[in-house]
Amino acid sequence: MLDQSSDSLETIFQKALAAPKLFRNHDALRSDYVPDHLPFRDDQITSVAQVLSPLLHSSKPSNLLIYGKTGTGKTAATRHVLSKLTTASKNNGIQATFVYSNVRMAGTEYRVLAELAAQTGLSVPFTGLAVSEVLARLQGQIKNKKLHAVFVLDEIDYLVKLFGDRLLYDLTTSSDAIAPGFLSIVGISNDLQFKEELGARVLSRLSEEEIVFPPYTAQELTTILHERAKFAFNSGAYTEAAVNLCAALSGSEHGDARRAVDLLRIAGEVAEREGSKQLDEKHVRIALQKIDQDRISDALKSLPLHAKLVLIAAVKNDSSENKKSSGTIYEHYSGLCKASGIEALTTRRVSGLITELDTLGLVSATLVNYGRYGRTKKVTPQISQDVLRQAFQDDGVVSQLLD
DNA sequence: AGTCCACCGGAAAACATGGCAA
DNA sequence: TTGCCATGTTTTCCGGTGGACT
Repeated sequence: MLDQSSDSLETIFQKALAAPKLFRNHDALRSDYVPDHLPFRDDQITSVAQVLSPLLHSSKPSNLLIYGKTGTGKTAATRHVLSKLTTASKNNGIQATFVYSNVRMAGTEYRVLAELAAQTGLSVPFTGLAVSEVLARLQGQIKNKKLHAVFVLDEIDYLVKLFGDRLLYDLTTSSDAIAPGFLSIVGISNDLQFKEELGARVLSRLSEEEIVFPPYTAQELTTILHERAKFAFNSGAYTEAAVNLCAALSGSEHGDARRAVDLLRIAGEVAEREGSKQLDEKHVRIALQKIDQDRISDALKSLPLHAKLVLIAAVKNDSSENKKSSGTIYEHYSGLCKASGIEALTTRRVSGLITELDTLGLVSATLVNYGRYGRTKKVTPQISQDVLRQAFQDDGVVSQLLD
């Protein structure tokens, strides 16, 4: 990186222009891309289509639950069917409304409802209303516009885990409130155990139909990846071995196609930036590292202020061996706060922040006992001071503290 | 056998912020 | 304007806890 800093922008652009183009269709490797053809998913696609097809006769389809681990094509297959259904209903003059929301992205019940409402053409404020109020308005909208709606709730297990099944209950039992419109729910879950967290009534309503997406086998994954590569890259722009390696490295044990595709895309970008004519195994390995680094650096940058301070307190070792107890970290931390004129948080909160850093993998914290001398979390930083400095260099207040 | 350290971590309440509705 | 709501962060309160030490 640094040794290129002498290059003027001109030469960088020149290089980019002169470099052979590897990608023919870059978008085909983006994670939200829905390919025309989903290999090895014909059965599932047919099933989904069958469940939803009553829409074309203007009657209410059954609610549907779709299961499968991450990267097994649930979302892609569902969206695929939805887009076909949209065109089919348009062509035949049937009105149907398809609404998609990823619950985890949305984050809260309220935002899920707001997102759903927005897609039915009803705008609700970003905040300020009671959840029940938004629900009532959404139901009103379905009723008044006589919508034939299908709500797809992706990562529905997340919703239930955090907020319980109340919202699902309300949505599945509202048919009276929304007649003559109707509403079917398609729930997509990564978690096969998810049903156990549902109340019996919601469960029976929601899982009128179920479809399971099995993980891809290593063989299938390789085939899929080759197909995508053929579509995304120019011919001769990649080696077979590189694609095989992507499949092997990223997904074969979980059958996770998304990760494999991501890896392939990043490897392609690496190769293109390098100006090489062909994507090969070397680039895949670099990409694998890069994904890791980016993940860490993103995590660091998006940390709230006090979490950053705590992390600095944990990493910045006065060379006295880098394991620290939460007590000493707190001392360091409050020192840092005083130095920069920030009010320090309580020990309880800092303890919580340490736990959060631990789940992010930025530090590792283990509970240790010293009997008579109490017990603490021993905190070992998982990243070096240099990495911190890199990530925080744009953050004036924080970066000063690292010197 | 019992004490007691030095902290953990759950629960609930408080606070802050942003925003609606009437 | 006042009152209510959602959401996220932090504080307060407090009941643990494993084992070295007495």
